[in-house]
Amino acid sequence: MAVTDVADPFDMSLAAISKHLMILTRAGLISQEKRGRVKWCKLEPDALRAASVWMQGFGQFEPVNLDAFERFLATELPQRE
Amino acid sequence: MAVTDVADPFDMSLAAISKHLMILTRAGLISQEKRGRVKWCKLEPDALRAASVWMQGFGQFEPVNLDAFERFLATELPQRE
DNA sequence: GGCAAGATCAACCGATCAGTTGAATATGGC
DNA sequence: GCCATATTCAACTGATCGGTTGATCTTGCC
Repeated sequence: MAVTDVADPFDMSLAAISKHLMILTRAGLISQEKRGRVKWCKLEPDALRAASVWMQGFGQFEPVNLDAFERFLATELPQRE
Repeated sequence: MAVTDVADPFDMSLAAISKHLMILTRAGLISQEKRGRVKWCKLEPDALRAASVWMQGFGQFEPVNLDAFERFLATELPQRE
C-alpha cells in the first residue's frame, strides 16, 4: 500500500500521515520500501507478539510458560508470509 | 500496596504518583480501596487480556480463534485470586 | 523538457502532557 | 486536642505532541 493510499481515507495532510508512518516504521509495526517515487508500506504481523506475550504475564506471579504459548500460537494461528 | 509505598522507589512527588494511579485506575489496570486514611492499590491481573488478544490478531487475515486462545489461557496460566 | 505526482522537510502553533509546589482535607496516634 | 501522616487539589510551567502550511526534492508521464 502506497503512502498516498494510506492517507486517502483520512481527513488530514499528507505530511501528517508521512510523520505517522515514520513512527510506525521506527516502532517496527510496518516496513517501507521505495520503488521509484512510490513508498510501499507493509504491515509487520509479528510486530506485537512480544508485547502480547508480556501482557499475558501482566500481574502473574509465575511467568507465562512461553514455550507452551509459542506452540499454541504456531498451531492455532494461521501462518502468514 | 499503599500509595506512599508505590511512590517510595520513585524520585518524584507524591502528587505526581497520585495522578498516575488515578489514570491507572480509570484504565482498569489497578483498583483502589480506601481504608482509613490509607488508599490500598491492587493490580488487576486480567486488565490487559483483551489487549493481548487483540495484539495476537494484529496483521492476521483471519481473526484469532478466541475460544481456543481462552482455553489455552485457562490451562497454561496459573489462576489468581 | 515541462509538468504532475509522490513524499518529506522545516518551521510553526495550539493543545496536551507530566511534572512541581503549596495548600487543603481526612484520618490516626499519642 | 494537637500533631503527624496520607492523599488530593489547583495552579503553574516547561516539554512534547500532533497537526498544518509552504517549500523542496525525486521520480514518472506525456
